[in-house]
Amino acid sequence: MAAGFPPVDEQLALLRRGAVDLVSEEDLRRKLERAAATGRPLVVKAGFDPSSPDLHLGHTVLLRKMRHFQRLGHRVVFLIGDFTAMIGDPTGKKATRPQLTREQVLANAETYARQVFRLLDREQTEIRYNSEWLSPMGAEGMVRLAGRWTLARMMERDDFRTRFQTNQPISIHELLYPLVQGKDSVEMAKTAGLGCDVELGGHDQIFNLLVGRDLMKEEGLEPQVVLTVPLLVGLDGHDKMSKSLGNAIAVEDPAQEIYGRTMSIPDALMWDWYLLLTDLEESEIARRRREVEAGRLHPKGVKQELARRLVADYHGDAAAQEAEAEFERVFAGGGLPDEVPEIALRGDRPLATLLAEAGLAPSRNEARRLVEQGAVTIDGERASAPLAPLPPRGEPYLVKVGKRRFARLRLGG
RNA sequence: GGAGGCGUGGCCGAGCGGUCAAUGGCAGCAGACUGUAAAUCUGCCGGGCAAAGCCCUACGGUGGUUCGAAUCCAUCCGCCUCCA
Repeated sequence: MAAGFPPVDEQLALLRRGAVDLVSEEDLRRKLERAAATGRPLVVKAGFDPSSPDLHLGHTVLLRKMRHFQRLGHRVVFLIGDFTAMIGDPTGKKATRPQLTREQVLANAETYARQVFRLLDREQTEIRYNSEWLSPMGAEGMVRLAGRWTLARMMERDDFRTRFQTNQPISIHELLYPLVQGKDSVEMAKTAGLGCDVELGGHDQIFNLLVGRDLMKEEGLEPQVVLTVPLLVGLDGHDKMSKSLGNAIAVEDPAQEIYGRTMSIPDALMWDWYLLLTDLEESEIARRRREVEAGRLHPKGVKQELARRLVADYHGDAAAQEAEAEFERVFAGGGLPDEVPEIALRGDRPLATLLAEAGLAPSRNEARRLVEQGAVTIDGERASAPLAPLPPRGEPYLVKVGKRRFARLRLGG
């Protein structure tokens, strides 16, 4: 690893891009300068929950920031919080989450790896598990750790305070969570021999990350720099992207899905997505935005470019071109998608029954309503009689339900 | 340890003995308009049935009272508040 880092100011500019918090920029500059002087890359850590290994674009904001560090020549530690997951998630408190077995954690880690290395450089990434140093800590260690903090300091955290004030329950173990996470940074430096120069996280993690910083100071370690990225707003344009809210695009979604869903985001959202999900120069993003606002550029075209870029990240340029061509054909031109599934069913039964059986509607009643509302076409003709039987015939029927559900129904006798 | 409150459809939230498959809002779906954007308007929004009607399932669980219960009683579970 030769002393091949780009100039510090250049590095800072890239790292600051899209960031919400940077604590502190001076510290980061100092670390970068030292790296340049000694030739030793920074160690950058980001933690991931092993219980939900389905990555969506929201996660990639963080991954892309990790990638930025890698591009500049630094080392990234992908920390899988297998121990922390066992304690439970402090924010999403629904049912206490089932404890994962060792096998499940490893299987999930595999899944992570498959998805993560579409963005990260394998060579510069180290995968670690925090059970490595947290499990040996034991009950005694946990009590000692808890002794380092006070309730008053913990209640500085916004969501704890809000929940307390509004009489929402707060479990004791949730109070432990930030400490345990902070302990990761300490132990990575002390026992794992990795050090921890920077910790990355989503903005919702800011409190936890800062706890880590404080704990390091108390242990006489050089405190980590804390850098957070925004939570990506999902397809609906309101809430943060999350799988459970159904407003997400998964990195493993097919090209056509990524393209189509990206096109469905509100126009106003696309500037954020450009900033956080692409490497297009910020000045270029600003220019496009001005042009659109001035009416000189059509927002659809700008959004298509975004969609193309996102598809290309996960499926390559060729797939991006193809996705766009299909999008134009199907939605702009009213044509057919490339692949229309063919479904064979027994004919001579009511249309609503066939639609439900073909999976084009969730139930017969729903299928009837769809037909009654004019959402169904057969061979291009709008269907109006939900109960009329469809006779068998040699050629499959081309059925379209709503805007995007297609099937060829092959009806036998 | 004591006193009290709450638990309704994906979510919020009315209903407090029949007219309740359950008002409203949000989300969702479909149609119109568009650029599969937003905004707007309209319709739908538990399941089943040759169906303006009927049947099944559903207001935390179970068991009762009643011709009839989301609504009353008992009990269990869960959550919350106050006092100690």
